[in-house]
Amino acid sequence: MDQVEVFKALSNKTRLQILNWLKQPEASFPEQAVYGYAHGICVGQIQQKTGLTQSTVSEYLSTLQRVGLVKATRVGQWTYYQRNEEAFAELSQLIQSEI
Amino acid sequence: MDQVEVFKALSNKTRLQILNWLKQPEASFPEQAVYGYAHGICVGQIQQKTGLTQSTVSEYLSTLQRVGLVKATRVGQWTYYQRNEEAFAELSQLIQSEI
DNA sequence: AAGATATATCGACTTTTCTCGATATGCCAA
DNA sequence: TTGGCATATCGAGAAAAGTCGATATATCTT
Repeated sequence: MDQVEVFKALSNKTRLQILNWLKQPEASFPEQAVYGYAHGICVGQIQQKTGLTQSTVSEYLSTLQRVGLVKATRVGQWTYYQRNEEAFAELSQLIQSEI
Repeated sequence: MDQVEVFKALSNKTRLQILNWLKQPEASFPEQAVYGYAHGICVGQIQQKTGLTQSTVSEYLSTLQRVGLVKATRVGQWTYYQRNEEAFAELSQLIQSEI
């Protein structure tokens, strides 16, 4: 876990917002109920909710994934993203003990 | 506690290093033994240890203070900085519960 | 195979951050 | 009150991040 990179990833309002939405996928993305929440939420849903362009949101999600805060699962033409709770636990610990 | 600003402050190797040094002031800054550690470590000591310029380090410390991660105490011509442990506890909590 | 859809990547431009040297401010000592 | 330190602030140039539109890639449907 590269501390600086993780903190950079968290240094953006929209990315924090996305992470927050992903805490309660059902509540935050009811539109996806039809397709289920098994692997998380797909890029398009997240993009719509942010109001930013597709490329920006795709980039944001890949940033969050690169540092390990979310996990991605490709299913057909969709990529589903979900939080990686272990990473958050680790980060919280890190702040308590190492930083 | 402005989350984005706190994470920005933590998104820098040198600033993380400084925070880490301040965890154990006596061990990290033995040169300051003569003057005591009551209010923390003064800018000059920190600057020397980073190898960066005085202005950069002063700026870094004021950034850390602005977001609440350190506390500053002016004594004569010196400004002493020390960690604000409450802020770290709060941040750790924040990550566990809100982010 | 072709078209449609979802996502990723690229190139460009703007804004922010990093870092410095120079200068200002505040405080102390002679 | 003048000079000398310690720290803060300013202005500038370089590097990184934010964000977009355009395009590429992958997959699905027909």
